[in-house]
Amino acid sequence: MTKKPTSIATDFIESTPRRYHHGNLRQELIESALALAEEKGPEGVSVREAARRLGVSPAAPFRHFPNRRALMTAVAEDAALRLRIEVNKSVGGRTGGKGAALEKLRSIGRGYLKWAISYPSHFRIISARDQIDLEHSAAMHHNISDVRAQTIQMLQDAQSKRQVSARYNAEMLALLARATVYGLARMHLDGHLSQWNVAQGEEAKIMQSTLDLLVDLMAATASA
Amino acid sequence: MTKKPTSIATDFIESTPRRYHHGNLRQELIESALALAEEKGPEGVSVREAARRLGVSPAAPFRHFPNRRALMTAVAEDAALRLRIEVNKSVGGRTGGKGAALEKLRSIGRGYLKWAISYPSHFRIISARDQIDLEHSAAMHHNISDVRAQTIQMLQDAQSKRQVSARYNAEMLALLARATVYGLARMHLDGHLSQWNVAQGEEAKIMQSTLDLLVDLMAATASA
DNA sequence: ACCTGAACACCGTTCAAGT
DNA sequence: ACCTGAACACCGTTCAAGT
Repeated sequence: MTKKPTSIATDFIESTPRRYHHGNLRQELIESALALAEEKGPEGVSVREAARRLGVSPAAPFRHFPNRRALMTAVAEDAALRLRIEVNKSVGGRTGGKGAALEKLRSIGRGYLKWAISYPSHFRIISARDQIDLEHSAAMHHNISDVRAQTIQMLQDAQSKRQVSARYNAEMLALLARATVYGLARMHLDGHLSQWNVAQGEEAKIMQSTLDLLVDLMAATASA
Repeated sequence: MTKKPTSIATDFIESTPRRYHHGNLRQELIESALALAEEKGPEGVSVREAARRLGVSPAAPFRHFPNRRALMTAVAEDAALRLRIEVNKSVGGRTGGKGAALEKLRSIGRGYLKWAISYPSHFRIISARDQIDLEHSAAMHHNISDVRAQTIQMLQDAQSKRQVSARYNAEMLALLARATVYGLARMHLDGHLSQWNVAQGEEAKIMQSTLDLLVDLMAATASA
């Protein structure tokens, strides 16, 4: 629990526990901040506390990040990367074949939901716009717009293969799909689902069913 | 700007500006907190600052609210009430007539979106689950579940009038609709829409169109 | 180049004491 | 019954000084 097996770069000097030059402080601050977010939510992250846990002074973090916001943004960048990985993993094998395009769309949505459910702290930090600098992060822009581009592409494919009526605008359908999964994920994490008669432990299933329902509605337009 | 014309109860002693017993502190703290949320977002609300602006000591608010969270919850309760009002206003006249049920659903969604766009601070506070006590507020539960019940009712009506295929579960359709409007509203306020090629000032229009698209998809199942 | 120590201006919250 | 004043244990951030 207290060990950080992911920190590879410092392992070779792990024998000298308290050195003046920490060596890997930047990365460890990010991990420490994430751990704090996991314990108490994004607002619970304190730069001082992160420093304390790493055994450095309260001022040390400010050598690596201009302010708290920049640290949170770095955590969010890690999160955005993992989202893209999860989505790519979910889309995975599926290539070609009839009905493939719409199934790929479903997979993107499932990957998104799975990521939001599996890494709630990541999802929360990414959407905590008041705590991070979405604008000034090229990395986040890249990862996020990649998922978006894939979504639109799949819908256009589905339309050209007549799985979805071409009467609708593909970008609007994509936005609808994104709003749905984003809304579901946020409702889940904001604790709204219990008010919708969703039992504890059933959330993932219901969220997926809701996504499936949307995909079904889209597919139903094919015949019209 | 600095005057508070909404505070009726204290007007009759407004002539004695600095009295020991404030008289209406509870309500004015809520308004002050909301004003702060409007200026700097929910996290920017400080109990001390609210007290300072009202000319009372830092400890005074704690006579009326056990902690900061309770104050934020009170602000959220005001917000939930205004949501219900906005939705009811939007549904308004529409009663009976063919095609009415689905149009009513559209109106509920529009009312929701309009509220979220018009009162962004309210919407943010309501969905800032880490800052408020959703559970322990009967008032919020009531207002929120009222909107939810109306949504389900409209979908059942639409199904019995064959505007929407009865093949789908009404509660799931309602959840899909809610996830969509909630997701749209949050994407807007979390600054995600700009990444979806939505121009500034066009947000309200695009959000409504996306809602319309969902309603259209639902309506398209009637024939099947 | 990287970190410390001490300081500054803030928080939320408590509690004895005042009116 | 309602509020003050002073205190406590926290923050984020800065900056001269140390290694």
